[in-house]
Amino acid sequence: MKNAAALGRRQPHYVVLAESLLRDIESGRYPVSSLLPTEKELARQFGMSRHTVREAVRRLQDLGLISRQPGVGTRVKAKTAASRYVQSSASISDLLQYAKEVRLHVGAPTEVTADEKLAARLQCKPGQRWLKYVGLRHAGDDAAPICYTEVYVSYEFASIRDVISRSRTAVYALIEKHFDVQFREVRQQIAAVGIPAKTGKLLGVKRGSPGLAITRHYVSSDDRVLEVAFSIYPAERFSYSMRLRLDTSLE
Amino acid sequence: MKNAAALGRRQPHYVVLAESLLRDIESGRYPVSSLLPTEKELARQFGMSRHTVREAVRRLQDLGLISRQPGVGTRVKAKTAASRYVQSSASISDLLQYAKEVRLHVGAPTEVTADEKLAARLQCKPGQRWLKYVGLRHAGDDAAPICYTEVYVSYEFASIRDVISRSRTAVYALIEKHFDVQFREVRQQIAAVGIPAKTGKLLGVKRGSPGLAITRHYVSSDDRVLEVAFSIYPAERFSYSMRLRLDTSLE
DNA sequence: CGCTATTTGTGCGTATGTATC
DNA sequence: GGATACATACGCACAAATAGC
Repeated sequence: MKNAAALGRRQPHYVVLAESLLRDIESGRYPVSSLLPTEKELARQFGMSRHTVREAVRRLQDLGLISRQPGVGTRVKAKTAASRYVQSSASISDLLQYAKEVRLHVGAPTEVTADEKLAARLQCKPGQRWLKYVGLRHAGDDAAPICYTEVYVSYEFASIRDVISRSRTAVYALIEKHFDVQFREVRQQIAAVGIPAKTGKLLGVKRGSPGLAITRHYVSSDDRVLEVAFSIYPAERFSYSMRLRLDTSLE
Repeated sequence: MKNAAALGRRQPHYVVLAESLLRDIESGRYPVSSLLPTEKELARQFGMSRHTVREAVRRLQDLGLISRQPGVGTRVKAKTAASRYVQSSASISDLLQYAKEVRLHVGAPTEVTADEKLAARLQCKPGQRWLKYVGLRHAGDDAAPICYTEVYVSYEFASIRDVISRSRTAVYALIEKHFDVQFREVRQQIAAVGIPAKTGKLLGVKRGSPGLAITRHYVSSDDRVLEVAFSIYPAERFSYSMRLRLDTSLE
């Protein structure tokens, strides 16, 4: 039996396979940190050449959903298909410059261990330990905070907990400075949300009012998520601007 | 028979070629907007198979330096990857083949002249004339639209109005193709909004529910805004994400 | 320790499809 | 229609990394 979608829309085989794998990862059939079937096995199951399988797997890799290792296999890194329908390029400078102009007030960190749900949000394994900072950002002398922020720092960096509380530097820069790690990429996700009651109280806005939720995953060279920052901005206090060098696709 | 360069640095052939092309692009041997040699020709020159050439060219594409078009060739888009962090390779848009899978239904365009308020939103002078398209985007066979879209096209391109209604290609690409203009950059703004009643009705969501508003200004080489796209996505149907990569190497 | 089996990485040859001119 | 150029897809082979014996 053929795949109806593929026939109807004449999709390339690798797209058919990639979407199938995507569904299976999202549905939990291939849980995070498990191995996908080998390329050879997938080729057999789907009646494709290994070449085509690799093209499909490459797509998932580009999405940051999997990582591959010779001699080991293809491991599921995250189950969330981060981006839907839009791609873009942007310079990170805008993204980082902003951090300098605002004051982040954080309290003392708490130590948390990721359960299933948190692990999914942080794209880590359940059981991993984190330092969690909660704080509010203010711009200039405004009384009203710009945003509510949660920062999760991998517990292996626990020794800089005091530095973080005092410093005005971005957390990721502190980590790079004090430890021998380099971040290879930042994954950023932007979504609209109805602001939860508890957060709304801190921000001084009503429950359910629209807000911008920005999640950033800081990924090290060895593909581990070492820091996650999660922020909620009330709609009227923030918008995210960027300049894009024009690229393929999209209007 | 191994390639000497590859052996010496233990680098794959496609890295050797990618670096060579990179140097030639940066040196101006292949100027921006010119065409690279065809895959076949590169394969001949470097004594590689077309597969290997494509692997090399893919790297440059991932860096945003070139764009490819069947029947035309591989065009140089930029001399350097400007930022330390660059756009990662494909995103899910490729996987889902956004342009083909997302259907944009637009009605007939209306002709509008910008008053003060609209001029501010479009970043143009009051009195400028525009073609305004209003439409909804659908994904796959879903009944519920993904987003509401307004596209404003500068009136000087009015002659492609029919093409836009029929085509599935991005509007900016149509403009570049049919006229002698090139877009230099896109300014994009993302904000959270409470969805207005009228828009909510079209999208099937309640008034005031959270949504993502994305505004794009398409700026030509001579700094004029020639197209503006304004979209509203219900919060639960969309999130915008991007990957910023530090590693600009070709390996 | 070396050996082997497994799995992904690299590379080649070939053929056909599709978009463009 | 024909020619050109990239896109998709099959096959094969060997290299490099890893895990287990």
